[in-house]
Amino acid sequence: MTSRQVTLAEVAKEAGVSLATASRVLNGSTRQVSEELRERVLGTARALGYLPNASAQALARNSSVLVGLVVHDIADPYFSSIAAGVTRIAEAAGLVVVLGTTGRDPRREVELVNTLRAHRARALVIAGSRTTDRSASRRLAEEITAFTAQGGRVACVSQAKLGTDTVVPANRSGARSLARGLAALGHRRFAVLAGPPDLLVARDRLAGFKAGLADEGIELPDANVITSGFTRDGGHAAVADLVAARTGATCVFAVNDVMAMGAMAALREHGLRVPEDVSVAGFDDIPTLRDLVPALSTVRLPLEDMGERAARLVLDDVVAAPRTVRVAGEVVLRASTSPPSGIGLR
Amino acid sequence: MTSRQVTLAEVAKEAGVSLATASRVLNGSTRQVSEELRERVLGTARALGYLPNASAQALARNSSVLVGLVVHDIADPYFSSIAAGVTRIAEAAGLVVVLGTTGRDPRREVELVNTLRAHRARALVIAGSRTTDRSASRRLAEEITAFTAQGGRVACVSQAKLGTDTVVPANRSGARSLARGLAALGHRRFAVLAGPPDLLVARDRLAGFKAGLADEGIELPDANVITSGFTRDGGHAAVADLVAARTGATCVFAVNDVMAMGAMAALREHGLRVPEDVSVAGFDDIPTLRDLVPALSTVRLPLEDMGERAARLVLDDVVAAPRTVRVAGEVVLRASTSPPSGIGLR
DNA sequence: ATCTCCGTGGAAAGCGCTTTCCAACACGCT
DNA sequence: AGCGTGTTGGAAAGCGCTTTCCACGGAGAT
Repeated sequence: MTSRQVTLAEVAKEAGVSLATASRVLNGSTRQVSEELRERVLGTARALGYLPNASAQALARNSSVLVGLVVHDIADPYFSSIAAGVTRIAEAAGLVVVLGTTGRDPRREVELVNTLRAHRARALVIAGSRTTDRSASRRLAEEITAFTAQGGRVACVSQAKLGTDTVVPANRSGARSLARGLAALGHRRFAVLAGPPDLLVARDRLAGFKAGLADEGIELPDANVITSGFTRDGGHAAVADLVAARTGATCVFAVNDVMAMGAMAALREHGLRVPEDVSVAGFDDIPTLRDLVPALSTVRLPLEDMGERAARLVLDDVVAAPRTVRVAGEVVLRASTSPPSGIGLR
Repeated sequence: MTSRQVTLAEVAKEAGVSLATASRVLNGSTRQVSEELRERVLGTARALGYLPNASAQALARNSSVLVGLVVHDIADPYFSSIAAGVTRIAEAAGLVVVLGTTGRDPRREVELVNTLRAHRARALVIAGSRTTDRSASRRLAEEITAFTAQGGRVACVSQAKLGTDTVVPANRSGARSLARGLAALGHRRFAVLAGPPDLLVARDRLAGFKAGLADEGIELPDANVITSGFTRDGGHAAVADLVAARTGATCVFAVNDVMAMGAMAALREHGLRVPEDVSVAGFDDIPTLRDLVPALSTVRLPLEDMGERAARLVLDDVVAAPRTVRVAGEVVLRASTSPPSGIGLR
């Protein structure tokens, strides 16, 4: 069953040239080879069905064609959009994408970087927010240092906390603008589905939102801030707490879209209409949003583009200092938000 | 900057043992090594920060730890769900997933299998429907043969046309049951957004749907079958044709969910209400569906599970004949379908 | 006391490729 | 004719690891 593979040596022998010449012809070398030999080698390679052994090449060159992509959950539209951007650029550059998923486990994150390091991956894109866990951060930073010391390039999509090139979305200012936009609609009592307290992206968005409210002279009582998972189900579950809290809020901000979607479903189940009874807004503008009814107000982030940018950072020539690419967020008010009805979450 | 990596030889020397012994200790060998030496090797490996070079291992062992995953578009929820299943199983087995995207280009598909072959990937999951293009099919089949001849295992998710292990969803019978369910609601005039004519999955679903209608003595005029892209935008665009065709249909079946979502949006834009004016159903039950309003009726496929199964097929012990795992589809009627209003698509 | 058998360590031969280094040769000069 | 110069081909030394094969020594059997 398992048939032996054609090797370069066989091609060389068959073509009557040396191993060196065959290698030079078949794999991009700067060295000149006469037209005659070149043709002969190319011909027999094709005839024999020669396929270079990527492991052998990686070993000899001490560098592979692999690009790592680390995400928390590839089924989450946020990450799959970023992944689409990263793969597009990487594949266009002739590279091969290795996908690793962490399930939000920081140890797994470290493990993945380690694996990529073992494979001599040439570059690495890490998507997903940092947390407040200092020791996890430190371990990851160590692993990243080792990776770059090997000659690998690393870029992150999130917060620039790891000393790498980073694409950072405008979480704070985006949320701040959103808050102002919502206040402009007439809302005065807000609640926030804030996600997990240790997730920096969640904290930043909450902080930005608070700042935006403060700009308008509105306060956000702590009781109106509900923590939960950073997922659709987290948003769904948080609504029970939210309703129980009797905040009187007329507008709910969920720190990301999938949470907002879960929240909208839960609100409906509680017999509350969006936006008539309560307005809802999210953050990210994941692609599936445009088919929601009512369409969800949010802060648009160019997710695929962010993936592309991260990939480009990592494929560029090496530069001295870590670069930070800031990506603006655009407030998009859609049907899920309207002027307050006066009812709210009693 | 680029620091040299610690090699096995250095560990061996430092620990005062032979290369062979160090290798045996550090990388799962069946050979016994005395407790004393084992400890010594393990200790110095840790002290030196030894990390095996995966390329070297792959070369020496003539087999890697890579598993290929080929999808059309990772941002499509259908594929990202399958991808989540595949990665879960592969990573649990200690393997590394290589993600390749084709953008529905058959040449790219072949190219990707070729690349994976060059990397001596141990297994390969190809997701995505086959088409009626015989020559593309043949080239892919050749590449797959070469891959398996090398000792690699391949599984597909779609139609069992490639002589590989395959996870095949019940496209025909699912669509047939759906048609009957819709007829049971009272519908008699249907239209189908049929996707591209050369996509087997689209054809199968259309055929199944027709068969189900025939069971109920209902005919589907060719004029009521609209072809378009297999995407959200394809579904959206098809609605213009659909409306122009003045089919009088009271129920529209889109051969997949993303098309149905696009269609629902387009219908709304045409001032048509779902389901009051026209019922809509899809196929797949992608995760985002549950947050649509009205919730979309569909045929549920266990997408992540299908990915898991494909991964398991490919990681199992080798068996003689190609296996086919059939996955049933479950008709789920939700709010997007209701008894016909009598109006329909005039 | 001798022989066999087994458990354990090491030497060395690859795995398939890249790349350095050298040799050979053809030029164009002086 | 003699000499650099530039171009092209090949020999061979790795890249870091696995694994075969052999050697050695002690344990048990005779």
